[in-house]
Amino acid sequence: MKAVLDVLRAAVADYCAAESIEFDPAAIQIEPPRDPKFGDFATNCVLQIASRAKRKPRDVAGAVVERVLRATDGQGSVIAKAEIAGPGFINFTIDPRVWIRALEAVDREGEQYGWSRAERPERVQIEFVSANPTGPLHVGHGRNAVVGDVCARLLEMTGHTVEREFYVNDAGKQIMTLGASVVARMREARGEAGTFPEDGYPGQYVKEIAARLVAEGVLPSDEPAAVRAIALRAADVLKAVQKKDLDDLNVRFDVWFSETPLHEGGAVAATIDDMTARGHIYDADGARWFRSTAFGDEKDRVVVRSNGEKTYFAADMAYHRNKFVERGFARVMNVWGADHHGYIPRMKAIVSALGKPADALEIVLVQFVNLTGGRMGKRTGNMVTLREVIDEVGRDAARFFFLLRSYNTTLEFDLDLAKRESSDNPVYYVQYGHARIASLIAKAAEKGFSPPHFDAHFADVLSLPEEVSIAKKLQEFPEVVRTAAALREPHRIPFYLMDIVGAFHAYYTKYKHDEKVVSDDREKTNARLFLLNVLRHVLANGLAVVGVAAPEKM
RNA sequence: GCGCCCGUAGCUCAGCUGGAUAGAGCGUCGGACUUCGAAUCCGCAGGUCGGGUGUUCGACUCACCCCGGGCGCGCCA
Repeated sequence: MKAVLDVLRAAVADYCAAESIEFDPAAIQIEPPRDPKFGDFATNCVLQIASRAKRKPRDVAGAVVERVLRATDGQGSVIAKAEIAGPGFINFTIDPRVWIRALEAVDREGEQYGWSRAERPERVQIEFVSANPTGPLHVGHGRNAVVGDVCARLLEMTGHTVEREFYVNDAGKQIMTLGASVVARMREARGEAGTFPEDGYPGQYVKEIAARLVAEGVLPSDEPAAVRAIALRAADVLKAVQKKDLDDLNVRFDVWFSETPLHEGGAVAATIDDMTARGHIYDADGARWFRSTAFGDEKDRVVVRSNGEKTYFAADMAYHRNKFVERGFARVMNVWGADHHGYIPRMKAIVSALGKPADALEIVLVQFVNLTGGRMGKRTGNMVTLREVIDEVGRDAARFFFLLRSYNTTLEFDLDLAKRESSDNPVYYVQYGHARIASLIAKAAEKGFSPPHFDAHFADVLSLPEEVSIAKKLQEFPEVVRTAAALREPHRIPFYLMDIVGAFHAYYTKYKHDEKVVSDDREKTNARLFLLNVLRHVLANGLAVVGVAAPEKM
């Protein structure tokens, strides 16, 4: 690829010098064309030069191609063909053996293939899920969890240091509402009179927790301190349930950050003082306001209400000061449900007020999930618990399906499809590809073959177009990972896996009679085992990034 | 009313941050196992890329305006 680029740049530089056109050869890029029939690489640089110099594109292209061909006339060039196409593209076809030779690195890097070093490594904190400890997780949290988790894995894979955090809102009014709900259910369980709070949590789980507390001899009470103590007991139980759900989804956190200490330790008050000293907070109408409009928000936000209570937003301010200042993260990511998008400007305002660039806080907004099929009929995701989905379709299918759409589009989650064990189901399709290769290798072992490491002469043996095509795709993997990480778009990984595994299935079926992988031809058998073994590693690495198993057998 | 996301084949979605004749899968229909895994593969059909202006050599992609769907606009958390 670099060899092609060098030749092209030299040719363009020569042409531009001869025609006295100003153009920086460094700006020239080559990329794989959309359609493989256009060759291995294409460049559109001629179109840019021609439009700037007011020449006809095809004339310019002709002159450049002539120079490229002259430069590659001798032996030893990887460029097999250079031709003009369409409105003025230059397409390059390279010697197919180059793609096979490049597998040397894929083989050598093994489990590390796809990992890379960042140009500027960062210490990134990513906060996700952060569900209130007032109930079980629902499907929306599941999507949030997997998107956040895979973003974290992708960042680690590209050389960043990542800390995963779950923020526990255990200080606000909703925790007292939980407490009041439990107290009411405790009275019911004891056969006492009482009414259930209007805004209470109606779930069955509240009754179960109440029953447990009653059994332990805890007495219901309306004393705020008692209600809070009961609430915290309930929250602990619910937190454990959430943790178990996440664990079963293969999602784990480094830090469970509780809101309460921010209040009790004085961080919220200190943050308000600090912001006041910097002139970002003012008094009006008996309340204290954060001047977020100074940083682009549409209105200022209350941090202390006129009744003296600090708002949830005040705690958020302290929490993000903790992230950026106390803990010194240069980059902070928050994964939120789409319904929170209105909070972005005020959160960015906090960051700006702390003297950090607003870009240092990234918000990933995950759209909603609609469930279809299964036992649930059609329902929106926040009615169905994550637990039900994991139990019904399994961890691997759940994770894969959550990643199957870009997170800024609503996800239609088909439970029937996710359960199906056939190629309709993308997760089985990919896993089956991995298992099928493992099985082939096992079969070969029975005949005394084991997958070899790279050998240069494979380039002469692996000459079927499908083999070259698979080799090419294998080399895209690190770039796919880097792009997915840089754009925070985890869905690119499953799409890549489906693409390359499809190429394998097609290759396998097409040649299963005439050009078998394991045959009497030792050279071909070894070369093909090498190719498939490398492919298996890439599939395993790709499945590992998305946290899905790569089975040997299914 | 204002703001964010979405609108691409009958359905579900990609489209590499401006490139060539817009791609998959599912579904329909028709094919392929005496042989390394048929949990697979091959083929046919299917499109005014929601509509319109503009920028550009070139627009699914960028800008603006409409239309349609989802979500949000508290001294709630």
